[in-house]
Amino acid sequence: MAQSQPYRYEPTATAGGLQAEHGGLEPGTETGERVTVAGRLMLRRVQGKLAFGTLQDSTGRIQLFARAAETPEFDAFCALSLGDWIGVTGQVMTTKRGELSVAVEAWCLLAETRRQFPDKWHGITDTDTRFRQRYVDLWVSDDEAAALRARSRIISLIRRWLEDRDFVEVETPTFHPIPGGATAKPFVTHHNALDMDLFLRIAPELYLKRLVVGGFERVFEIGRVYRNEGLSPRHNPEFTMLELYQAYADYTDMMSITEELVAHLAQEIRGTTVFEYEGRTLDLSVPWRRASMSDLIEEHAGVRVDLGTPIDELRRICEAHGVHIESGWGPGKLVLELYEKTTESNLWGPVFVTDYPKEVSPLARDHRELPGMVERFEPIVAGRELGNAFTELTDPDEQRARMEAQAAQKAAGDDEAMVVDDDYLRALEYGLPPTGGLGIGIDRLVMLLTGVSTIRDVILFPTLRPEQ
RNA sequence: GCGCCUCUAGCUCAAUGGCAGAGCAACGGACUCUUAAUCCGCAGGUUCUGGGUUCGAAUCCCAGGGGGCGCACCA
Repeated sequence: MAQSQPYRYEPTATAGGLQAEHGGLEPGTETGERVTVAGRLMLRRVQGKLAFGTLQDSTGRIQLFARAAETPEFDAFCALSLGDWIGVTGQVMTTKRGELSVAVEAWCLLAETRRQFPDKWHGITDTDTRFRQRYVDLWVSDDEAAALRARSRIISLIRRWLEDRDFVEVETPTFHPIPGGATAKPFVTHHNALDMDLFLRIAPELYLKRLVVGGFERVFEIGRVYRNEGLSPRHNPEFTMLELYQAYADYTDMMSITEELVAHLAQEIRGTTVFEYEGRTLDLSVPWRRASMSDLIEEHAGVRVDLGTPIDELRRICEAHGVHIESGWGPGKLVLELYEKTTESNLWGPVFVTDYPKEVSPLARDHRELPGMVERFEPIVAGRELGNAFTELTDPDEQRARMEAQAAQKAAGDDEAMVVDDDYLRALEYGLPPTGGLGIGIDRLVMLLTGVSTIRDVILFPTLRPEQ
């Protein structure tokens, strides 16, 4: 071949671009346009002094048409391995059968594959191999690659949408001396020079609210958080959260942002806000239903409970519905557990589940009308929590009392409970304006918008045990 | 962490106690319009690992490993 494995190569066209530009040409057309394309050779059909190849790049596939008379080193071209990276220069044309092709007038090997590519028709079905060797899977699983590329686009769209509304993107620490902002078990690591343990963050929440204190009136972060919990089709130990905070706003504003943002993303990614997911119709059109947790429990469990329900009665109802009860749980925790057991996974949604017990919401502000409740909601779509939001608790004394109550629970053995963060409380003492906050799980959002059912299909390299 | 399922050639899969096989890929050959090209030929194995039962184990049993799903925990 003319040149092997060059240091640099300069494609002038892509497979997808050529298909878009020259689709529908008559069979036997010679456009006279010369292009250079590059990618992997994925299929090959050699027919004596004529060879056809299928080149795949990040935009799609294009046929290569090689005639022995005009293709340099024709035999070597025919001997390429499926999976080899090649570059090809030639005229854009269509074959007698009408297939858009690039005639191979010059070509070079950009990189060889020393390992055999998977079956060209079946691809890889073994999930283990797919996750471990994503670099191969991406070439042979088109739907998979599409979902992972859509993820990038979704995150880009979110950034643009928020920036258009004057939100400022920040990066806050992922090493936390005190884990906070959520109730979850953290990962612990150690800093040698400082000789101190650090926690990988379970949420950026407390730092972002510090920034609102600092004058970032609309702020957001899209970043990785880490929770030391089990794996499942909906859980990966590291996942990506969007958190945003808006000064002067409350949780109703967060509902508007949630439904408008998600509907916008659906429109951009799927071209519609109404589509099928897991065999059922999902309508993400604005506005979404809003319903209180108590009303929804009544709909799905057939019982009316609230914080005024006598505790013994509440325990009896929970047990009757199979909730595993621990001593120390107050009415708020019991109501939440009953909701999660009987109602949440049955909510198709989208629906904003509103009004959570204060007992289970240490960072949310007291409900302005309902005693014992806070102004909090979770958007539920397809039976899954898509996020969590509230009117933020701004009062430092109240916040200290809630953190101390959490710390007491932690001392009593609840390793997911929060601890007191004195610096955060000091920040509140300088004054946090009325603020609405929203967190959205990006991975689950991408699952929804791309139609996949397992979180590992939207994470490029999901957490796995080492191979051996 | 517990339960159930699963692991055979590079990939996709057969073989259900009796000689480990096929398709694609690879390798050799034929072929000037193919589309998962076709045709001929030829190779390819620690059946996840280690024990056990048996005349004989991919297959049955035990232990371990990877993965999937469910439960638990959570978003």
